[in-house]
Amino acid sequence: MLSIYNTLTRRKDVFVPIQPGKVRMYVCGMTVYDFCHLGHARVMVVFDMVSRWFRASGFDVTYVRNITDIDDKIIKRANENGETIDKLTQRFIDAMDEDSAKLGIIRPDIEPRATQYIQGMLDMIATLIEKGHAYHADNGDVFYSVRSFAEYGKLSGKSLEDLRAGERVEVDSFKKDPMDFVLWKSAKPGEPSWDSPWGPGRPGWHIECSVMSASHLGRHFDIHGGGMDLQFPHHENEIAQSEGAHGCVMANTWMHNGFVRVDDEKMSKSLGNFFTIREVLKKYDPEVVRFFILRAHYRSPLNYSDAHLDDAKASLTRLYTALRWKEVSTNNIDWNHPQAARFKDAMDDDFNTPEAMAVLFDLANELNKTGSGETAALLKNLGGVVGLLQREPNEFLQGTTQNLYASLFVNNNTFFSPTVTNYDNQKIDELIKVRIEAKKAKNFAEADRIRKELADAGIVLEDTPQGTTWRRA
RNA sequence: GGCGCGUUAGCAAAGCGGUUAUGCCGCGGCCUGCAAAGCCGUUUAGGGCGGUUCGACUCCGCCACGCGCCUCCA
Repeated sequence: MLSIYNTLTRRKDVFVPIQPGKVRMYVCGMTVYDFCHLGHARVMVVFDMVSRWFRASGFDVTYVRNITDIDDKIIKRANENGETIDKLTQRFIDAMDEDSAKLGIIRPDIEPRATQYIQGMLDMIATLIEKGHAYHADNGDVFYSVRSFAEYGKLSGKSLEDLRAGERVEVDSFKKDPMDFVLWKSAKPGEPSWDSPWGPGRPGWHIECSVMSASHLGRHFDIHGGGMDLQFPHHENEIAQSEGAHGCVMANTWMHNGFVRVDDEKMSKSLGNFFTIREVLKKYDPEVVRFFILRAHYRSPLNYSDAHLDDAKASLTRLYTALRWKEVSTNNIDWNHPQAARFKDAMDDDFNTPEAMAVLFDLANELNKTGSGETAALLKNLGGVVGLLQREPNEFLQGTTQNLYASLFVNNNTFFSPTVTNYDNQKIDELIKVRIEAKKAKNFAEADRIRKELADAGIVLEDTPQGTTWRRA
């Protein structure tokens, strides 16, 4: 039985799909005006893991993750760059797709773009006005009237009184209530706009998610996810809009992943302390980044630092080292196997990936002791359930993929710069041969010299019963 | 000010009212020409003060500290 922590109820609830065997999930995606940072990577990896686990558990999943392609910051950035909005957003959508592919993320089933749902938004806004949940203000904007929705605050646990008391922003005099939020912004000169019954303008941020989720998943669906910071006001407002317009519950389960932090502070654009995914991938293998994210629980804060990435790399190296030289068949997982059952229990307990990872390490230990093909297969296949350990071990250990990344450049942004070294695979193999001869001749000084030479270049030699092999440190 | 979350060994990070988490690092041993990898063993825990209990890191209360949301933010 799968339990999920539901922000709405503030506890773990047993997951019961609306339609048996079917999961409909909506996740708030990116606003595409810049490269994705590690915080975005976490959302993508976490909900990729969630959808993979649902599928591994036999569910038919429809996973929708939207793209916000119209927004104040997009307009501003396009103006700054002297670039059209279309060109700007497409550029960063392409970059996002590249980044997420590197991280082993399976594309969501549907990735709707806000600008393609304007009509739906106009319809929903009209419905909200009709039902008394929204009003056309004197400045031309259309606002949602929070007072009209009795349950406003049920997700974030905030009351309108508390919110007003803590009001820190200049109150917009056109609003009936300071907490009212905009559904339709009337266009200012030079801004992109769409025609509407309330004059030319563009949608507010929140309305797009209400429309896109209903378009693809229906008015009532299973899971709505996103980063913690979207809980309020974004998700609270989505609920007010959707439930106000449709008169039914929007989503049964609300999932929120924790932040990525730097020095114990939230990584964010506004703080300027962010690292883009591609920046991090210059130094670290993408699977290391994925593992780094999955070895923490999705709701916990995750501190980013090179030391932690190094640690994750060493850990993942242990798993791949165990799988080295093993013939592994990708048969189905026997969930009755004690370790597989433990893995399943962990995942079923609100996606406890740290515990699931511990299972992988226990299997690696068993594999190192027994060399059992069955254990190797279980290790690799369980890893595959969360999108790990699917490469040839030597591809990971010897970093041969670095050559592949080296060829990827995006808009003058170096995507991956492999350690510049004169030691390509051929050179390494040659030196290993020379060293083997030296060893045969008992010339250990020469053998050690070669090993030292390679070690200085970041190549670690290992003499095994199968012969001499190597990996990158 | 309001609401919420967290505090586990050198670092990272889980479960659990009593039985080895796990990984990295350190230390000792085995293996090795020597290493590396691996195996075996091992040192470091549960913010503070009370309470419940035969027994609490685990439940309850208070305090301290840290973080987040209340404004765009994954």
